[in-house]
Amino acid sequence: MDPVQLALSLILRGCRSAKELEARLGDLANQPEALSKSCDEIINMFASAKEMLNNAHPHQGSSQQQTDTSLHELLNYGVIRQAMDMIQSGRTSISIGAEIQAMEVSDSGKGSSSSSQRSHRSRKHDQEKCRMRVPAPQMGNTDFPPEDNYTWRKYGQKEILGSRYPRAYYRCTHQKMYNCPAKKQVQRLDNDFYTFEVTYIGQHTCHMSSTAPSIAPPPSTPLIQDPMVMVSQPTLPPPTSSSSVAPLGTWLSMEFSLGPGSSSGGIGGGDAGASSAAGGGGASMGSRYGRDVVEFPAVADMADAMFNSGSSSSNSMDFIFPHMEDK
DNA sequence: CTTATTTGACCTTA
DNA sequence: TAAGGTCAAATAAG
Repeated sequence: MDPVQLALSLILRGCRSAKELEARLGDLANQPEALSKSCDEIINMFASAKEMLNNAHPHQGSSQQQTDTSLHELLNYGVIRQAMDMIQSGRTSISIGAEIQAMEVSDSGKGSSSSSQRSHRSRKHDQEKCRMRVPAPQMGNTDFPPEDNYTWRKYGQKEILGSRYPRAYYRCTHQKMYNCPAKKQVQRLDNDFYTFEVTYIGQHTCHMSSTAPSIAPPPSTPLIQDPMVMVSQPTLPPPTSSSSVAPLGTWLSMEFSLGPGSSSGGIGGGDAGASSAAGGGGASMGSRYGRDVVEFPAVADMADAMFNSGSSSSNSMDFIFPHMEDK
């Protein structure tokens, strides 16, 4: 079995254990040892999973990588972002499934775009495209495109026929410096203002340069092949946003629905997103000068942090998203 | 000053 | 020819 799959099962088990622990919290309240033991078990599961994920970085093939990339990003950032949104908004039910509502990989594209305009531009027929849907933050500034691990520079925006919202075009900030061909297009869904459809085109090469910014390593492994993890949520949450309860949301709910403070007065709302992009526009405000590195912890880290953070509400987020505050 | 965003014009493709 | 994708000048922002 694929190490990643193993890691996934571990994560799942960790989630379940956490949930069980949640249910038994009352009973264990006066048994610190048992509590501690349970915590350790959970932590170990996530730690092991993390280990596996870290070790599972085979050099990916070409076509598979796009999928892997998306999945990885999805898991790392989509879920984390959702979780963070939940924390900040106090919301307890989320729809992770929505994030993978429609995801596809294709290697020929119709919007194959134009080739060479003023200079030689390689044909993009063979460019890989990967489309996915990611939820916008439900509160605060919902204008900015979803954050992923890379720094993007906006180079165009266009009204699209038949679409209510314009499509924004981004390319990798390091396109010039590292000749990185990665691009992405971001557009809101017609029928769901709170969901972006993000199309990734091309792969990042900037991380391969030794001098290049040390973004997270190229996601390589299909993190979400286990149907239990993602697909179990039948997706398609109701129109607007609040929606079915994802497993993660369930087991995290305890943490997230904590007291009043957890709505995070400070970082709240717009700020979180501001690091990613300012309203209406860019995708990379946080990295205006392009060199700062934002490294998101893996999910395991997040869970780890959460479980270690002693239900201390927003503080844990400082650990998880340290960069969020430096705004 | 440097870097990012905006936006109309231009180019390619279907 | 229309639509979509990209360029690049103007502008904004740190």
